Amino acid sequence: MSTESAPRHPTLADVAAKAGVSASTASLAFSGSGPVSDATKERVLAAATELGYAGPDPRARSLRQGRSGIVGVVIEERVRAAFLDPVKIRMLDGIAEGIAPLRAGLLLLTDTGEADAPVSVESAPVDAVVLIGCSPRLADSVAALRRRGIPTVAIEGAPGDGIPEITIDNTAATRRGAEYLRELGHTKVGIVTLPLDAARTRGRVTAELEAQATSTTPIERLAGARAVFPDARAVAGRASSVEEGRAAAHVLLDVDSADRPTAIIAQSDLLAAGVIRAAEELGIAVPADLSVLGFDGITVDGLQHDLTTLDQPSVDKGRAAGDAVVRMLAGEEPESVAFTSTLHIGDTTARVRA
Amino acid sequence: MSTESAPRHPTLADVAAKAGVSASTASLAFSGSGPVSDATKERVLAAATELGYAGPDPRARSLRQGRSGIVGVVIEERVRAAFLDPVKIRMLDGIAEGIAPLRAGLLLLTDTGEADAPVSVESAPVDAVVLIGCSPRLADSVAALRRRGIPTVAIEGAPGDGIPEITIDNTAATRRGAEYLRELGHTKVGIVTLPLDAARTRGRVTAELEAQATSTTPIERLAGARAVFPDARAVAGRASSVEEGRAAAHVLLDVDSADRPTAIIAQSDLLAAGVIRAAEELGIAVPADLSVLGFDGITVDGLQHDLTTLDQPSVDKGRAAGDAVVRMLAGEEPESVAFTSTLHIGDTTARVRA
DNA sequence: CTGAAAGCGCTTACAG
DNA sequence: CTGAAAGCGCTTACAG
Repeated sequence: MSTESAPRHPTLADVAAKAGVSASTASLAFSGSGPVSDATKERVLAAATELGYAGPDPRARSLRQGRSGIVGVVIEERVRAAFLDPVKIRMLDGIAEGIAPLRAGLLLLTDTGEADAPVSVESAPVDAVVLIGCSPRLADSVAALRRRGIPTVAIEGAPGDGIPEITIDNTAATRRGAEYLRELGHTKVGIVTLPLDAARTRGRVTAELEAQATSTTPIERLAGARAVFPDARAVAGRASSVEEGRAAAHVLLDVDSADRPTAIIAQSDLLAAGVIRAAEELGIAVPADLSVLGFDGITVDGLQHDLTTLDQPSVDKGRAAGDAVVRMLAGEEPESVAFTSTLHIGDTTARVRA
Repeated sequence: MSTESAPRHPTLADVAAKAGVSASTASLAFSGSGPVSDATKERVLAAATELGYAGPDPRARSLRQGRSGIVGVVIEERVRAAFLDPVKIRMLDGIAEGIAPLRAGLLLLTDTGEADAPVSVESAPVDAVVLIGCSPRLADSVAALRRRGIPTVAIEGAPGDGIPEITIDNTAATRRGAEYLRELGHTKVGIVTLPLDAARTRGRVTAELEAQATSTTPIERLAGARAVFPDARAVAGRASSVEEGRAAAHVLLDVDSADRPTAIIAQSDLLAAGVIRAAEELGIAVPADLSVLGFDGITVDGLQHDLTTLDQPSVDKGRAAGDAVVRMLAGEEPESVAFTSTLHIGDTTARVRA
């Protein structure tokens, strides 16, 4: 394969010339958005094939049309970190479904405010943007998006006016779960939280740590649990993972059995799976001796239990965000959407032992 | 917030006019790629601020420059399916690192050959494309990419000439792992494979199923295992997951203890974790009564064991693919890269009992 | 250091 | 049903 003089790729003009028609007609033959005789269309397509023309250049098309056919999704710094969480992946899937009418692609954008960052929110050729679990530092990006007039939707994160938000009832849902535990007779309850602060501090949740919290979701869920069990001890994990849940549960469970909680409220299903794991290790039976409540409603790979959890509509959230994007691009001003999580009662919660 | 007559967004020309300079100069002030006096630059920037100009339109820029600053990544049909696999996520992370010099974004593309698909490989405004775990049906897309002259790199999948591939030594690595098991005295060995065919058939691997296989990776790894244990029974999982590994292991282990394998070769770490789980359930001690070998070298969330596994450089693979893309865009013709996996000896393998 | 001109490749009113 | 013209918003040689 010799590289030769790298012949310029053929353009629509080349094809039109070869087919003996105007560029306009050739364009119509490809887009099908105008009346072209079958004979002409065939001739154009034949010329294209002969020249090895692979269809209109998307760059030129997007300039002309004012649309790039790309929707940006802003995630955390690294792909790895963001997609460790099955809930985020499901949301992404939902977004893809929601923007389907746009026939657009999803561009991964990170929200590192660094100047040397790759294509940023400020300069990416996107028609719209969805912010996923966005951090406070996102403020700059939001400002840029607004200046650019790029429709923006946020999934949990409240970045300000004019931006529709897709949320769930973190506080109320957790409260509902906590009330269920109380109905089962539990009074000694522990809590395992998602990372509260930017540093992802692990360990006992102190007033000090709560004051430093930057993430709204864990704080809201914590409030819901505290509404029912004001004095519940809480331990924060460094991430939403089985391993972190396990570690946090050990802190709560590795005490005199008199002090030991009879129920643990975990802020995610992965954390809950870790709590169950810790209980197994300590010979504490679930749910007989320990009730465990999760949050998310995902299927935790390898977990044998049917977890009692707050089932949140992750895919729906993504779809709603995608749908809002579609509406905004159509000139509408979609409302924010608040979803409700439902308490799924599985086999990890039981009445407290007499 | 009244919408009013939606004032056209300001363009570089508007800014230039306001600043009293030419468009060329205004452009230079933004890009910094030419000599502009500080005074002029300041004037331009001030005008931009005043008009609410957020910088050059990326669409126009990409048409003019012939680069969109976007690299496409072709994954399986659904985001959810593709990113269930931690190895793929790590590769994606590696790709992001590899293309960093490009300062480009990653566009998620799916390889459904459907006509009504969203922005496809055929029409996406990408400068280059990385194929991840691509299926045979990808042939059409590859043809389109070639016609378009879009540099393409494949991570495992051999889509043909001119396309550099990033591979690992599936067969040799598995063989090495199998030999290690043999050295430990194992002769009765079972295999748990990744999905072999497009339908993801679960269960015993028959000659018939092997003949229908469309995925190269599991076939290569199977060959490596069979090179040492020709008669080993194999069971296929529907996916790379703990749950599938568990189910497959039950098929292999739920037999008379005389027929029971003393070691199981799993084609992924998630599958291996499932095997260990099944062993726990059956009261079979790992590694005392059953040795378990994985593949990947990821950290399986919640797994207490230090898994003996073939450690493959997932992130490196992605980075190499990204690097190849960068080179191709620079006019080079990068070679294919073959990585080597290393046997990591953990605590899940032991000498067979006398 | 600055400006006038051309053009990236396409699509879209507008005539005919 | 087809064509000539304009222009999407920018960047880049090229003069000065």
